[in-house]
Amino acid sequence: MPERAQPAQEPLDGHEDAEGEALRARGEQAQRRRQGARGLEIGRELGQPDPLLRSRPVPHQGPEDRRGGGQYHRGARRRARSIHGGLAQGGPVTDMTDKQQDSGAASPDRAEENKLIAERRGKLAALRGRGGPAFPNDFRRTALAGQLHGAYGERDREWLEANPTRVSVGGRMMLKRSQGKVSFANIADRTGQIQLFLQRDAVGEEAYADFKTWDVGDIVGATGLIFRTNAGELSVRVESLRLLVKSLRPLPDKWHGLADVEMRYRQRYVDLIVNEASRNVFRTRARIVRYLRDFLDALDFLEVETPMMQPIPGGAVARPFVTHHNALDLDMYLRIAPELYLKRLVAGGFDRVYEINRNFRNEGLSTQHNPEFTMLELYLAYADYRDIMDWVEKAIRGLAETLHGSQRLTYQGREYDLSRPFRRVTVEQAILENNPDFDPLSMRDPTYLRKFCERLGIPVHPHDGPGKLQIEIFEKTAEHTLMDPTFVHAYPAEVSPLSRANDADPFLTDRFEFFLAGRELANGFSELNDPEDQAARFRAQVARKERGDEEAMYYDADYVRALEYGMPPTAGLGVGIDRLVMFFTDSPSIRDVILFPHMRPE
RNA sequence: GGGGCGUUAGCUCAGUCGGUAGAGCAUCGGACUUUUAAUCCGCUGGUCGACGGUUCGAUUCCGUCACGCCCCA
Repeated sequence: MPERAQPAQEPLDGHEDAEGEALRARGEQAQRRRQGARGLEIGRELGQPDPLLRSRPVPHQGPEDRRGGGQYHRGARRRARSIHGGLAQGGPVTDMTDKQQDSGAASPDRAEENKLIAERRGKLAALRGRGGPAFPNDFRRTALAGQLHGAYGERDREWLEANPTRVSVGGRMMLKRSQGKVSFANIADRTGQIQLFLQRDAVGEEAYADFKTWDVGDIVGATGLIFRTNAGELSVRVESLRLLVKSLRPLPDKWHGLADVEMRYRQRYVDLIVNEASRNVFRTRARIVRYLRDFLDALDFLEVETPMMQPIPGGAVARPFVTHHNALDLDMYLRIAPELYLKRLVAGGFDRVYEINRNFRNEGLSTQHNPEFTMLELYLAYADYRDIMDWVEKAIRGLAETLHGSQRLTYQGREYDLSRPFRRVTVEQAILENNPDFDPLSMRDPTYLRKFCERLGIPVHPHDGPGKLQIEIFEKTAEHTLMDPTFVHAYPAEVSPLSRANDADPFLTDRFEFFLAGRELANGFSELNDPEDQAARFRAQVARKERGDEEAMYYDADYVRALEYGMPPTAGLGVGIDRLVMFFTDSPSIRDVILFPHMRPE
């Protein structure tokens, strides 16, 4: 329901009130801004209310010529500029910017300029020549497209005529249909599109002529009454309109949209302007993260943030990115996982913690791997890996229900029924199921495993033990077959240096991985909280590293020290958020669910 | 790292068995006062990814490279 979309009995009545209200609001903003640069930034981030969410007594904002030039604006602009200047003063940031601009060699932008852009630059120049700001920021919306459709979508022409409602809408012009003395335009805001209806005789000859020079892609603001056209489309009968932003670059084809995947990833802004499906992927992504936060918050988890730059990269088996801290003259690593820090927190008494944030792994790219990706990691004390599996199952179902309203969904053309109990198999079972000729009695025989690997064409290292060899076989032959949701558990200790050993069978750990659509989505285990066992496992990793295994872990003495103070019995979980989003948005590539996926520079 | 495919107008795509290229949409000019990808008329618009080779002639054939996508390691 649009707060401001109240019937305006007398359009001109209350106009001054509206103006006064707007000015008062701006005065408050100005006051906040006077508290200094820091205050302004915080105000923008946190404090400044969205004008759309604040109710005002009258829906009408008044004609634009009353809004351009007041003291408030000049003052605000001056302050804003000085803030930018402050940020840009000296320092390496400025240097870098300058360098980038210089090395840009006669501005690469110009090179790709064409007639269409030149045309629009000409229009912008004409706009500047008129005086007044070419990019004004004093237009305010009173309604969004989606609100209007929601509130008036069911109303017929007669009702709308009997209840005149004046609104101001703003957005990017997506379609434009001019036919002589009347024109239609569709403008898009974050909630959808609404049609504008313009008549020359209603907006005036000059404004109408201006409008005709505007282009699809321009951002406009319009004020008028809600009505329904002859064809029945809910529209705004424009009384006044303004060009707010001249768009210099033409949008992709209005019908075919943007198909070039490279451009969709590199210029995501264009993709988002044009492709509703793409916008929806990222909305769904946000809903998924929100769901998980709600899920964990309801269980009294504490959300925390742990270092992204670590002196010792730990918590996973992966190659890290290296960076350098100048003041400390110290190499640091972008984290490959937050695990060891989160468990320090469990030792510290935060015995239900989670973090949703980026990890960085210096490895290849694929449809399932981006160098930076988002993980949910959580730890809870007094629980084991079976409890975690139950939670994963519950959360996956809850997500399906929340996002799709159903436990049955389709991913890449295949049906998934999440309502059935998720399958649980051990690593060794999974190997046997997918390798009929595998000798079950030789399951842990290094010589046999080595030969089997060689037969499969898996490169093996001389120091690989039976556990590592098992996992190689599992990954090669079984992983991609696990389409329906499956927990694979009982991972070898050899490849699980942070997992608790199984009480009955120390070859194994109490660890699982969760597979869906043939790929790993989550990894969880009962945590190894025996400091002496952990120290021994770290030593074994260091030995591997010394033998040339770049992915082996470092010895983290402080982490062992934390365990020596005592960490309660704990279970933990890591969930690959990007892959989860892929599944629930039916996206074939991880790049489809990351706003700015890693690409080689243009 | 290996293999396959792709790169042509702003966008979406054709095409040239080797003779320097087309369509739709967009742009530009014109007509049109209720359109829905508006319609109609007219005009523009290209280093055919880059470099090299073969050839009288290469966007087309060959090679190398760049970028992208897919598969494999």
